[in-house]
Amino acid sequence: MEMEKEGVILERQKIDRSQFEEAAYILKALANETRLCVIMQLTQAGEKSVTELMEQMDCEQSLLSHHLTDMRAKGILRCRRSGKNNFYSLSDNRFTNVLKCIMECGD
Amino acid sequence: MEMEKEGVILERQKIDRSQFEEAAYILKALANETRLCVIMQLTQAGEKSVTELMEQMDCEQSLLSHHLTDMRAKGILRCRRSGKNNFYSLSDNRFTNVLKCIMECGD
DNA sequence: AAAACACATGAATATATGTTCATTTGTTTG
DNA sequence: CAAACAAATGAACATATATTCATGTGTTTT
Repeated sequence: MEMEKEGVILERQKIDRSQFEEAAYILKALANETRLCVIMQLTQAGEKSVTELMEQMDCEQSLLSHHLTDMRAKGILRCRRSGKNNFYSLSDNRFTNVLKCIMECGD
Repeated sequence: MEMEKEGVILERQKIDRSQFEEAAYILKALANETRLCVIMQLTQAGEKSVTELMEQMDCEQSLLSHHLTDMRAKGILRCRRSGKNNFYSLSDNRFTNVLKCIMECGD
């Protein structure tokens, strides 16, 4: 919003919405049942293969895989190959901290 | 996944993904730059009219209004009418707790 | 009462996200 | 090396979310 006052244009100080981009990005990355379920499992187990994750979730292989790939790309998860299996684990960064907070805050 | 063992069908215990519905719902409700900006402003100011919110945001009136209406419907915000103005404030519930946690957890 | 103000609403559109299905890649095992 | 296993990928589709534009509603001001 601009205001003119005595010939001088005063630009009222505005909050830059982009300062919330990071926060929104993190929140979006977590805001999904399947992804939360994965995170929960990995929090408990430390590391799990895709098959192991699937066994506890009732989620199609392909769908789970897409989510895992995305989460890995976003730095939420790490992946380690061992034989036929890919073992996923949480990469200890902002994402897991945030989630822990959310769980604790509860209610 | 089902396994048969000695004629008895063992249903491996699965995590009910729907237990994460609530958490995902809350996260989604917060996961947006505009909404985070509103929440931030209301956290600081306590209460603001739509115009006041807009003055600090560079956001179209209609868009902001849609978000405010949604957030109100989801119980994130309260609204109080006074004359020509609608004053919004945070309704002190799960949403604000979660957000506070996220902000504190930071990094 | 007309005009101005503050905001909400609805329809249309744009964009992002989630989901499925079929197929492919890499690895191990017989 | 063929078959089986574990998982990834890509295209197509479905659904949800965000955004814009035009208009409507209630309130105040003149």
